[in-house]
This record gives sequence, structure tokens and C-alpha cells, in this order.
Amino acid sequence: MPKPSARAYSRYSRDAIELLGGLIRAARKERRQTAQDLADRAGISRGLLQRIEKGDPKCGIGTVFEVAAIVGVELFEADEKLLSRHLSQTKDKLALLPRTVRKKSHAVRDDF
Amino acid sequence: MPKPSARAYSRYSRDAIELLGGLIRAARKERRQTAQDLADRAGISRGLLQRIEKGDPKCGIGTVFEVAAIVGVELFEADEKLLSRHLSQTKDKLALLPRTVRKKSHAVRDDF
DNA sequence: AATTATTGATTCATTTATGAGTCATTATGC
DNA sequence: GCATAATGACTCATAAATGAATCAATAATT
Repeated sequence: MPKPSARAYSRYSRDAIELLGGLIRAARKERRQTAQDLADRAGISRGLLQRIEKGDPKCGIGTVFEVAAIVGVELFEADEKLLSRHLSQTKDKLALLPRTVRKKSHAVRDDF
Repeated sequence: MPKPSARAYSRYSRDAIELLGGLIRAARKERRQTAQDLADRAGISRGLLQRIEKGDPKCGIGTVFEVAAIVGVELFEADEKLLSRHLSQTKDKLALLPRTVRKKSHAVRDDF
């Protein structure tokens, strides 16, 4: 019997994670930095860094982002302050968003 | 005695993850989608989705990206094909990169 | 206002990711 | 070419994330 099936990931997600890993690896090499050294700086094991660079979806997003930041691969706008600003804006926006709508309990009355 | 200290994350990483979570939450609300529903579609528990939207660094990057993709929050260039292209370019570039350099065994001779 | 759904925050058992170690292979320096 | 370092790919014990369940509080529908 085949394993109860792990988790499924969409093509987009897999590609995005692989891309991020690849960017990290490229950035590390450009810095002429060894895998062990980067792993040490990030406070993780070399094995985990290898999986991150390989694009393994089963890695903590915190560790991946941390490694990315260390080698200079930045998502979003890169600039920290700008990022923070964007963050607060998002929160503000969220507060003004329309509330969730429950499913209609019965059809709309359009018969009059 | 304080716990042996978990893992440390840089401000940038924390902000980036929080931002991503916030974008996901905003996108879900804009879609007027319930947390339970999104969790079901992503194949995760509601509790995990809550942590993702909250910006918990200790979540699988695969699950986070998957949820983001479902609600339409796309990192990088968004376009799948473009992403794939970028991916292969990255790989190509990597192949041409200068090899890692070991630490100098002795100082550079600049005395002549 | 009463009823029902949604959310946020817990706890706990269990699955799963991670660190440490080893080995073979490849690349680098001398 | 030889010696040494870096990498990739495993295994396994352990630490950590996840799912399930529950409860209180808030929001939405009628």
C-alpha cells in the first residue's frame, strides 16, 4: 500500500520555492561563501541549508527567509523601512475591509 | 532558568513573513472566504492557517506559499511561465559562476 | 434580541522536520 | 599528481511543527 500520501504542492509553489533556493545558492556562490559558513551564520545545519537551496518545501519559512536575508536575496521591496511601512498599511487596510459573508441561508428573493 | 533560547530571526525576516501573512489574510477577506474554507482548500488545519496569517516563522514554506497562491498573493513575477524561465536562467547562471575559494593559506605577496 | 457562524487562543498526541554524523564524489590548492 | 576541502546524499535520534479538539469572545443573520 502506498504511503498515505504526503502533502501536495502546486506547480507554482514548487517553482517559487525552487527559484528562491536557487537565488540563495547563486548569491552565496557570488559571495564565494562556503555552505558550511553560511549555515553557521544562519544557525542551521549544513544539511538543512542544502535542502533550502534545493527548494525543499518542508523547511521553516523563517529559516529560509533568514538565510535569504543573510546573502542579500530580498523579497518584496527589499528596503526594511519601506517594508515596515507597507506592513502597517496592510494592517490598516485590513481593518477597513468588508466583513466576511456567511453563505446565504436561502435564495435571494427576486420574484417581486 | 530561561529556556535554552529557541531560534533568532532578524527584524527583516520577521517583517517579511508578517507582511506575507497579512497579505494572505487581506486577500482571503477580499474574497469573502472563511478561514476554515481556505484551510480546507489548502489541506491544512484552521489553526495552522491562523499562524500563517499571523506571521509565525515556524511554518513550512511550502504550505505558506501554497496558501498564498490559492488566494492570489504571488511572490516574484507572479506569472508562472515567467517564473519558470527565470528559474532556468538562474540555473544556467549558476553553472557559469566562479567556484568557491578556499581561505588563503598565507598572505598575498605584494612586496615586490 | 436571539441564534448561529466565525474567529482567536489554548492544550495535547502524533507526525514530521531538523541536527549530527558518516561516506563517496568532486573540486580546489599546492 | 597529491593532499585537502567542499559538496551531495544518505541514516537515525531527537526536537519541533502540525492536526484535532475545545472554549470564550466576537460578528453576522434573521
